[in-house]
Amino acid sequence: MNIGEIARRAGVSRSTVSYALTGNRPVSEATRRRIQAVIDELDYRPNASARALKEGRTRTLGLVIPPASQRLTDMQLSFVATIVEAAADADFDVLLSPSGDEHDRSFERIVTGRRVDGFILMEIRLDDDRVARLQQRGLPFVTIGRTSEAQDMWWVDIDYAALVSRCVHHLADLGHRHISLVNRSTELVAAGYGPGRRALTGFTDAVAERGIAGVDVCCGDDAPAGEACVERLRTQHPEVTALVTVNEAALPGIQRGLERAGVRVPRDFSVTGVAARHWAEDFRPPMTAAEVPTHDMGAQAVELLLERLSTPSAPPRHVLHTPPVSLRASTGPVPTR
Amino acid sequence: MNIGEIARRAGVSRSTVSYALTGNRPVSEATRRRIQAVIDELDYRPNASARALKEGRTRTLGLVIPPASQRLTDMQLSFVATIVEAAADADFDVLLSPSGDEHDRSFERIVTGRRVDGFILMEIRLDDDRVARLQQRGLPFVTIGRTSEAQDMWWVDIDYAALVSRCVHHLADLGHRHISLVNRSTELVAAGYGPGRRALTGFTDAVAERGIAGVDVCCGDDAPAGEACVERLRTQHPEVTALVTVNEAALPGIQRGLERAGVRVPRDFSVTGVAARHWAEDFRPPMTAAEVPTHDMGAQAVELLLERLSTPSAPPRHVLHTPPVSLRASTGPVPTR
DNA sequence: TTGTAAGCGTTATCAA
DNA sequence: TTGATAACGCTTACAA
Repeated sequence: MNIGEIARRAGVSRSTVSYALTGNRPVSEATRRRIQAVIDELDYRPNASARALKEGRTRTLGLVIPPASQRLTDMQLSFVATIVEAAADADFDVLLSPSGDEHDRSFERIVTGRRVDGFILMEIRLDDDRVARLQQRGLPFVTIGRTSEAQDMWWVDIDYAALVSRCVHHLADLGHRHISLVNRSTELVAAGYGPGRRALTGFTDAVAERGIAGVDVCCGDDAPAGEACVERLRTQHPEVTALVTVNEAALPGIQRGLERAGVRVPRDFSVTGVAARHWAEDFRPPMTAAEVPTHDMGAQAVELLLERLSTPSAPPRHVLHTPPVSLRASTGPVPTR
Repeated sequence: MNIGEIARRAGVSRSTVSYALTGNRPVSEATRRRIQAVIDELDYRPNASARALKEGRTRTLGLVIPPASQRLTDMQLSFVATIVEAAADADFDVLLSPSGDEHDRSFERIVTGRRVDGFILMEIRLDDDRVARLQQRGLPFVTIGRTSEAQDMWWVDIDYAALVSRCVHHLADLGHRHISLVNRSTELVAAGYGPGRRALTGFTDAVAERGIAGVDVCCGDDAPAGEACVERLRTQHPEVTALVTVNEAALPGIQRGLERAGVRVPRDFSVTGVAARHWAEDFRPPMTAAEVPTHDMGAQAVELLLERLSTPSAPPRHVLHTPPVSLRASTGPVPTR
């Protein structure tokens, strides 16, 4: 069933049906109703491919997701879910593209086949070749996270450096003189993954500023890695009395590691960092932490992209979030020896 | 840039380029190479919308994901990721559709706009209106999970009843006479969510078969709910010495609840059930559990759907997984009073 | 207020 | 082995 069929049954021309559908030209109330009746009866909806071909746009957003091998984190998942919902609210669909070298073909197909009007990229590296690819193709995109040349690009990000710095200052104010940063995995940091790099910068700077000792360690994105990490920390750096983490997936392991070592939080040891709200609240005791507003960020990414699509000449916009550190129960004064 | 441009530059007709591209008609090696050179030079790829319009198929699969409001579980996330990758391997893209009443429009748009060749549905209810909708529209689909009329449909599922039953038998063999089932949330079970319902059936039957006492409780999909659930269980049913759970997201809470009550696992209390491998391994002590093979299931769902697409007349196929219960350290003999 | 007709970029039929 | 041409279903000038 197509627009011609509707036109025939309603006794009008195809163009009239089209105009009634899009509202791009006034249609008399009488014919509009007649057409609508037929449409309702047959449950007709225009063919998306034909419309896309004619209009030169697909009303579809591309979303590149991290590979399945490394389990998606809650944060990533939350981004995906909110992006899809925000897009749906604007009557846009979302086409998923797996990332990773083996799936380059998929990305290329979507980009060069003009299957989408624009892209949202997650898991951005400071130097990201997908970004370069999209720029070269001239396809509009918004990133969650930002590259090192963030000046004239569209993005939404968290100010990891500022957040980690705040956490360090908070701990320093409580008297801690030996603090550790539990970062993301060695591979991610080495690959130039923005949050990992910026967390490190913020940590190093803040620690220097306060004249205290900082030891930064990398940690895999799961519980066992967190546990091992705490163990290592306790033996190799027994002087450390507090940690700042940007690795939420390691939190359960960090907790277990501390428990197994018989370390009480916050009496013997303080824990703080950046994490999604439920991770912070599930920690025992509830964790003093800056909460990543994934929902807002996902929605904003969509909003920015839609703006960019509707106004191609618009100047680059970006949003840098610096959510407050919510005080809970996992940080306290440095223990007196 | 389009196929005409390629044809012009290669000095052939558009149809020849098309045939060289699709291989639907023999093309002389010489011209094929000449065309390929131009294509490589301009990095040309056929317009997906035009191809879809002409061919009547989009090379795209629709995937309906559960609403974001209730946080996606690891299992669901894992399905999404593996489905996207499996589809990419077959050169199919995946279009996401959020489910939930507010997003009906999105689902309808994708279905009636013929944006996809077929659908994969997750979070199936025993009586599911999206299934009914697709059947009515005649769109091919495969479900992860199955409705109550699973006879002549295409699906991949876990035999929750059998798995829970095995767990019960395992516990009964160890001497436990009072066992609890920690099910999914009250709302899900009430809504006729298959796994919840079938888990209950399997539990009730197995308990009856062994002539032991069973108490089934519902539990929200998060840690706090798990903790509250264990608390309730300890006060209202102190006679219970073991639990079977199909609620992996509640596991951290269950663990914490038992710890807080000073209950040692497995000496005082046994824990078993169905969970993704990492949930089972992250439990302390590692949990005796049947592991949901999300990766296999996601890939199979795609495989079934592609088969159904390529052979519309093929008889319905389905795969019911009954993964073994992996013995770990969380189950032991019933404690002697 | 409505209709006619061209064209979006493909693929496939028919001819050569 | 290749080329011309008619669709696919839609939107939108241009006419009436």
